[in-house]
Amino acid sequence: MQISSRFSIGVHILSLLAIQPQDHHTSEWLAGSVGTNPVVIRRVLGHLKKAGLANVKAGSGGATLARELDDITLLDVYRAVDVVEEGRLFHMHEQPNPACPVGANIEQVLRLMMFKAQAAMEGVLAAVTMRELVDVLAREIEEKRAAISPK
Amino acid sequence: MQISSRFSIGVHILSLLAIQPQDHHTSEWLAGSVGTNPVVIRRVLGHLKKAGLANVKAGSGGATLARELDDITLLDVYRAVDVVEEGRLFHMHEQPNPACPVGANIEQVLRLMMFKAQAAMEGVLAAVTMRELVDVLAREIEEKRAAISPK
DNA sequence: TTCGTTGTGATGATTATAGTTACAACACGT
DNA sequence: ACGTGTTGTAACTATAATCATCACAACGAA
Repeated sequence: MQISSRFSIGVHILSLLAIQPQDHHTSEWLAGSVGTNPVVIRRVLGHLKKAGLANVKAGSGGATLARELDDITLLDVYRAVDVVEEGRLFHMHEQPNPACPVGANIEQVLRLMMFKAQAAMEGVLAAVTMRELVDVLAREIEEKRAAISPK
Repeated sequence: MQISSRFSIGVHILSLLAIQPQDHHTSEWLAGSVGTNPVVIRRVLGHLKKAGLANVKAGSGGATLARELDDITLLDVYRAVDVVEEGRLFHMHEQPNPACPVGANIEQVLRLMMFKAQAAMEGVLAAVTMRELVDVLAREIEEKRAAISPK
């Protein structure tokens, strides 16, 4: 199974808010760039709002960043959009037989390994800020632009 | 979403094969320790067999290890049971708008981060052998046994 | 040849994802 | 105060994966 695209959508949205701060960022507009339905955007944006990463104005509409880019890590987004219940990336089978020595002890041993593996993954996400990601993204955009229309 | 319990079941099965080598390991018997249906066991065992981690005898029945414990990592099991398509732990939304600068470039930038995160997770699994896991498990079992009936 | 077992197809219940429609609540400009 | 455009949500749908279970043919050894 895969981690929901809510995560990538969340990052995409925040990138848009960061790179094009002048626009009126409606869910309709954001949906156009992400390539999905405005309601999907609103739902993800709802998560980002609850996590204090974005501001969304009801009524008049429009979303903005609620924190500095340096202050948002990919892990923040990952947690915000709620793709994996905390500490539960791996699903452990639920009824090992306590009457069997292996069944009675496998869970705690295996959970430790699972936890370490998951922590390593999240550690990478925690080490990358939206600032870094947006900088790389901006460089990509600029490079392509320059390649198409060299001065 | 979570990574399928096929992984934990696979590890459980291999642990049983390692720790109780004298038994006739039928799917029925293994299912008793794992706490599931024999068919589920047979299917996971099928994966382990295909990956060269276990031998299964049709007809007369019974499974055995096909490799030394030192020669099986948790990553081998993880790959064997096919819980995550290679390199695809994260699901990236599929239609970012190529006409938008962000939409056109977010994928390659984000995929790189996702790849690193996933690689870190798999690195931990690759670093743990079934030997190590079984040793820890055996120690747990022995400790509990000793606590119940001290000499 | 009989018996227990494996391998596998088929089915069903459950759960998550992702898209869509619909609409009340809301904010702002006029 | 009103109209317009937007958000927040509920509801519904389609799709897909998981896991348990039944059923049964193919197989192996006594």
